[in-house]
Amino acid sequence: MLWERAREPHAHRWSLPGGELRVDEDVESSIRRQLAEKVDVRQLSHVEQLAVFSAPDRVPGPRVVATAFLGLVPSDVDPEVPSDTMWHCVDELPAMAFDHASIVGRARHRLGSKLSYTNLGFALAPPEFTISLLRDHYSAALGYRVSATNLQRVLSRRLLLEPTGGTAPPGPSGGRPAALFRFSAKGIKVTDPFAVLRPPGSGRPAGGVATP
Amino acid sequence: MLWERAREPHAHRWSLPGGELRVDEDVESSIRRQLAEKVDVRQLSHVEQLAVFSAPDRVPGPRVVATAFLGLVPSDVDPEVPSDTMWHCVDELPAMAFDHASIVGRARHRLGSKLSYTNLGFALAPPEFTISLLRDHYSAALGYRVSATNLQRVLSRRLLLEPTGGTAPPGPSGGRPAALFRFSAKGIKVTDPFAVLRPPGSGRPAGGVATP
DNA sequence: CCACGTTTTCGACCAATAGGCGAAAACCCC
DNA sequence: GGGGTTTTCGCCTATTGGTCGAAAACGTGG
Repeated sequence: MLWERAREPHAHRWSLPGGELRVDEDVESSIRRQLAEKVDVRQLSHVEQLAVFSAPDRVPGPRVVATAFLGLVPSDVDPEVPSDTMWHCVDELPAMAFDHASIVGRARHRLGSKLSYTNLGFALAPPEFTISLLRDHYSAALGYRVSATNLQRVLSRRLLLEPTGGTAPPGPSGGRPAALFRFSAKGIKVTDPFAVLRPPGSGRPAGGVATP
Repeated sequence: MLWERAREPHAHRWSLPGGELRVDEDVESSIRRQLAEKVDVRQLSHVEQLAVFSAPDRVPGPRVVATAFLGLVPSDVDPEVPSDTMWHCVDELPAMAFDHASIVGRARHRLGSKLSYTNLGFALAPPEFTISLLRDHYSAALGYRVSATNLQRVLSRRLLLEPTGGTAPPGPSGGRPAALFRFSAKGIKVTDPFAVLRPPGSGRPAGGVATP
């Protein structure tokens, strides 16, 4: 989500939403406030620090240090945004202001990486979803095709999928109705990493380098 | 590595090395400068941003925002440090100033996580090392025992170990002399992550959720 | 100098996970 | 009801990680 700068420097170029840190808030509160106040985005399913961008000349004029965040919104919510703000496809980004293009690059890389070893994928989907929808999100974020069969099996083995019992109506071209699932938080927060190196006694025999 | 604060606030408590960001440097240059100037640590095998700590009351007095880093030094180098500075075992840390204890906690967590899906383990070891040494580093960083057999096989399969041909002399209690290895950087930087989700066409059939 | 303990190394075997494929199920439209 | 479409499920294979035990290579003490 980008908004078009009205003033110099870099007028008419697109930039990431953000703003100045107040003295009475931390950086996460700040970015949540900016998103809520300026573009009315409040239903963030995931927020995490990305990195600090601090090159002395990243912005013309006085030095500005930015703490960049990766924020995700479920694909079913479509927040009202002001007229100077627009959602863009990450594959077709316009010219961006300052170093914001590299920030987006870092965010994409981080999202792609974390999809494999965390539960972050669920932050992209609505509370109830079909495997096909989830696969489409994974494919979009990763940039290559993902098999629904495998995705379902892998996530099921990790005890992350819980069938709701309901089904989604098939599309206009027919097809078997898809089963609906929800994210099964068995004591695991959405953003927790899997135990890639299993701690002693946990139930993940394969995957990692450990020998408890 | 901590140094003991001489002045209030939090006098006599231990704190992480650091200092103020100058206007002509970015945060990584800054932390490298601080480490070089103040404690003469220059041979960092790995430096990465950890997180921004920005709670308004994290430091008494005027607001201070800190960008915390994780920095690693190979286990064979032992830099000269000033008299008020000391290396501490992470399992026996003294009372620390400000929020530095939580920073260390985050660093430990990050290191432990990244050991499994990156090559970061090599940043802990000297250029030539035995599997036992590497295992000890892994065990220390992870907090539980790691099998040398497994470690060698896993890293070998990932093409990260390259035998130097030499051997290390056995210890005072005898034993077969250990073979020496070096990190085999086949175009891969020490800190690069493994391809946990393999991009299409790469040679990593198992591990991950993808189906290219 | 030869048995003994020690440490490392290697091979064999097992368990668990991921990927591929095809068939069956359940739906639409004509 | 037949053909096309989409989802789901079950087999099979490949690769990885974990365990175990034996063999190799060393120092030491009798």
